[in-house]
Amino acid sequence: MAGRGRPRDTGVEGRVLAAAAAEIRQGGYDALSIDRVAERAGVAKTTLYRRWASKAELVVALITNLREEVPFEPTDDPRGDLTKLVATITANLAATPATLIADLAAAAAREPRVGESVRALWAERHRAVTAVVAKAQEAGLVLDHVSPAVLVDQLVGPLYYRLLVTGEPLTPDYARTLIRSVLGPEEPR
Amino acid sequence: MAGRGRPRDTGVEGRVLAAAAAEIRQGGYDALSIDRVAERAGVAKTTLYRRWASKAELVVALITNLREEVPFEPTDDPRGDLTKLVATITANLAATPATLIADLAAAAAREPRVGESVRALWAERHRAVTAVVAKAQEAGLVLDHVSPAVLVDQLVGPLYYRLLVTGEPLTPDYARTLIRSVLGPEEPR
DNA sequence: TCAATTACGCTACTGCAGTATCGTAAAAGG
DNA sequence: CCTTTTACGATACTGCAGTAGCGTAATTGA
Repeated sequence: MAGRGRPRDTGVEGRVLAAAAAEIRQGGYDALSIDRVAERAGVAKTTLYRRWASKAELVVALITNLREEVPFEPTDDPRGDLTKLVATITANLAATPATLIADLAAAAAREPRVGESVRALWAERHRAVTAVVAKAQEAGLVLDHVSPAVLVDQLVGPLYYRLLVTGEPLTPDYARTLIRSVLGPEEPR
Repeated sequence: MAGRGRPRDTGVEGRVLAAAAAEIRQGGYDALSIDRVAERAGVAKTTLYRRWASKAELVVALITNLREEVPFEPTDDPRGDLTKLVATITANLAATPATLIADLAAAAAREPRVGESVRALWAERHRAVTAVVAKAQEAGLVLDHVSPAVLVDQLVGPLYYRLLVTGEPLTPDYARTLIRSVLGPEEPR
C-alpha cells in the first residue's frame, strides 16, 4: 500500500486544519489567508496545495471535519420531528456567518468539485428532512398532491433565501411559521 | 449645482459600463477584471474607483443598467398571474450564470452597501409577487392562516436554493410544481 | 490674471490565490 | 551502496482587487 518514495507527513493535515479553524473563527472566509494558515501550521504553501486544490476545498474539508453529525431519531410524531429538524437547521444557519455560506456557494458554482463536496455536506440532512416529510404525508398532515422533495425545498429554501438574498433574520419564530404555513395551524389534540 | 473644480467627464460612466458589460458577458463575474475594464474603457483605474467603490458595486450598477423593467399588469386571475410571475422569475434566474448570483450574494453579505443595492434590485419583483399572493388569498386560493410574505419566500426561496445549494436545474416544470404545491392542483372550471 | 478646487491619468504599492521551478529529504528496491 | 521515487520547503512569479501619492488638466471665483 505504501508507495515507493518519501511518505507523506501525516501531521500536516491536522496542523493545517487546526490553523485554518483558528483563522476562520475570527473573520470568516475572507480572513482566512492561505499564506497565514501555511505559516501558522509550519507548512509550506506548496505542500498545502498538494492536499487541497483551492482555498474553497480547504474550507469545505474544514467544515466537514468540524461538523459533528447529530443523528436524528424520528419519533411517531411527524409534526414534532419536522419542527425540530427545521428549527435545528435554522439555528445552524443563523449561527454561521452569511459570508461563509455565500462564499462557499460561489465557490461551488465555480468549481464542480467544491459543488459536490458542499452537496455531500447537506445530503444527509436533506435526506432526513425528506424522510420526515414523507412520513408526515403518510400521516395525512400533508395533502397528497404535494411532492415531498418540493416541500423540502419550500421549507429549507426560504432559509437560504433570507440569509443570502433578502438579508432578513433567521429566527426560531420564522422556522415555526414555515412549518405552520405548510402543515396548517397546530390542532389541539 | 455644478461644483467649483474640474467637472466630471460625463462619458466615463457609459464607457466603463459598456466595457464591463462586454467583459462579463463572456466569462461571468470572475472574468471581469477591473484593470481590463479600465483599459478597454480608456479610463484610469483610479477614476473607475472614484465612481464605484468596489467591483461588486460596479457589477450591481451594470445589472441595474441592463435590466429593463417589465412592468407586471395583474389580471383578475390570481392563479394565472402567480404562475406567470414565478415562471418569469425562474426563467430569468435560469438564464443567469449561477456564479454571478452567488458572487453577488457573497459581496452583498460582505459589503452592506452592495446588500442594499441588490435588495433594491429585487424589491420591485418581490412586491409584485406579494401583491398577487395577497390577491390569491382574498380569492380563497390560499388558506387564511398563511402569511403572504412567507408564501412568497416559499415560492422564490426554492429557486435560489436550487440554484445556489443543490445545483438542481430550474425548469419551467419546477416552477409549475411550486405553484401546484402551494395552491393545490388546478381545478377545471 | 491668478489662486483655489476638483477630476483625471499615471505609477507604484500591498495583500491575496494560485502556479512553476528547483534543491533536498526520506523512503523502497536493486 | 546507489538509483529511483515521492514529498517537502523555499523562492519567485502572475494576475487580481484595492489604495496612496503625485503631477496635471479643467473649471470657478476673486
